[in-house]
Amino acid sequence: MRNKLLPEKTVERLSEYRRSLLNCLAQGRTHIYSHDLAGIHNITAVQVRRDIMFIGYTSSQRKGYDVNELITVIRSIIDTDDGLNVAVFGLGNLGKAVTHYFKGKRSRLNIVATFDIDESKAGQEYEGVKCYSMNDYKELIKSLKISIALLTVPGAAAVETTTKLIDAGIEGILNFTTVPLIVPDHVFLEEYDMITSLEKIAYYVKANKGLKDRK
Amino acid sequence: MRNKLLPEKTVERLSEYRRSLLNCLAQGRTHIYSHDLAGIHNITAVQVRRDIMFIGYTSSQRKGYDVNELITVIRSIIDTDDGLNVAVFGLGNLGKAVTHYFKGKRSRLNIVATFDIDESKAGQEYEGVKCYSMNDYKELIKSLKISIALLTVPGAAAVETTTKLIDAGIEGILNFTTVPLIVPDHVFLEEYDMITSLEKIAYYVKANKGLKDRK
DNA sequence: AATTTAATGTTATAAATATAACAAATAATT
DNA sequence: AATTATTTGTTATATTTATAACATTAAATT
Ligand SMILES: NC(=O)c1ccc[n+]([C@@H]2O[C@H](COP(=O)([O-])OP(=O)(O)OC[C@H]3O[C@@H](n4cnc5c(N)ncnc54)[C@H](O)[C@@H]3O)[C@@H](O)[C@H]2O)c1
Ligand SMILES: NC(=O)c1ccc[n+]([C@@H]2O[C@H](COP(=O)([O-])OP(=O)(O)OC[C@H]3O[C@@H](n4cnc5c(N)ncnc54)[C@H](O)[C@@H]3O)[C@@H](O)[C@H]2O)c1
Repeated sequence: MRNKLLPEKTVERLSEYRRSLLNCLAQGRTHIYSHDLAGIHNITAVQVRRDIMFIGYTSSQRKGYDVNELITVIRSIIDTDDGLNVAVFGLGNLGKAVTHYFKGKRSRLNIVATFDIDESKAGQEYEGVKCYSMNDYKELIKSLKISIALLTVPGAAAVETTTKLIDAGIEGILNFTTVPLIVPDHVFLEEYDMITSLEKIAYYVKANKGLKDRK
Repeated sequence: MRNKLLPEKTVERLSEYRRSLLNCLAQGRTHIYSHDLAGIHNITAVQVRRDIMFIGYTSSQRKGYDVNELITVIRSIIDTDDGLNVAVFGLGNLGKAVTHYFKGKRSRLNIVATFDIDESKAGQEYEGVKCYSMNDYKELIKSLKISIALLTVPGAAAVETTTKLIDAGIEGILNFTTVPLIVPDHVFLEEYDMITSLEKIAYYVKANKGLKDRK
């Protein structure tokens, strides 16, 4: 029987926990309490313990969680043994910033290629990652075993590009464009919409201002 | 009595609806059905109707929603009359990409300034937006009435910068760094964590692969 | 004008997520 | 060795979010 998927929010937090656990490790800390981890992430200790319960890890009680062990368990959940290959589609302002950022950051999520329709970019290297022509996407996704796409093409090209990528076997997409995409069930899509995030902030800031004015 | 805040997810979707409604308007469409709007965003029609119920707008039934009217209502909810001023803190790779992108996009959320600790950047202009020295943040946040911060400083400077910004009266923060921040209740914080988003995708792609292998 | 149809608006229910309550465990203290 | 203190692990409850069910409305049709 297949083990059930973890709640989405738990997966997100596990990723966040791992980062702070790695920091702890770097500082020579061997154990950490649920309330300390909670404090770092501004959530409750119960939340932390419940997440850790989900992944089945148990501490040597009373001393807190063993930092090293917990990192290993989280790794076994999120990472794959041989890593997942990632490519950036659209090497413009954002695509470059993202490539620069990710390159050499996470060992198990490697940016192995970038793609652009602009033939003057194709063939060049950026941050040690080769930029390929969009013409060759199909063969390269296969041969380079690219399973995750960072979509940073202009909005107008978003839908068309997505269709191509899915057709070529891409399994996960992080959508930086503000165009809503529709993908089949077997493809995991994560929307990453700055405008919406910013407008949401604006709404709550406005609501807050309204409160103050009333005082 | 104060009118209750909208659910967070509804606010997000309203922002998304508005964008597609503006597209519809540009295409000369005057009315839209809930199921059409739902189709664009890959959600259910009930979800759309419920969101629109929350904001109290009612259509001329049977013809669908009046695109123009709905845009106006959403605007009245998200936007402020005189707009909210936004500033970018940390004019590096990401800060520049974001400034470039936002400049001239949304009328009611104006990027009015960028800030950097690097004195060679301060004084210059980028995308028609002036870059100021971090030394002057306090006076400028006040005088330019900046209420929202886009935080694109290096992780190591995130906490310190946040403290400064809150002290200076910032009310909303979009955190691009991967450092978890702790802010007081009156400040609205939105985390915008690419690593976590990507690792989440990796988790589900991995789970999906596992399924396939078992077949 | 009555009927049908296809849409909305709203209440009821389900699912996902977060919080609270508390028992179990174990290190430290008496 | 018994007691206390403190932290975990887990079940129970609350909140938030999404979906379903259905009554209501108004244009189109008969
Ligand atoms: N820059 C930002 O901070 C930011 C913020 C939010 C959203 N976005 C979104 O990210 C996307 C990219 O933004 P940007 O500022 O980097 O734009 P950009 O114009 O700088 O870059 C787009 C790149 O995509 C390439 N391209 C165009 N059509 C293509 C195609 N069909 N296939 C492959 N490549 C193609 C272009 O040659 C260019 O290099 C846009 O959809 C934008 O809405 C950007
Ligand atoms: N580039 C990306 O795509 C990306 C993706 C995810 C997250 N991030 C995060 O965004 C942040 C910026 O990334 P980047 O790639 O643009 O880095 P960057 O080094 O290119 O830019 C950082 C800028 O901040 C300035 N700065 C440094 N200390 C400062 C301070 N105390 N006050 C004001 N400005 C200061 C620097 O002078 C520089 O211009 C980082 O925290 C990074 O983790 C970036």
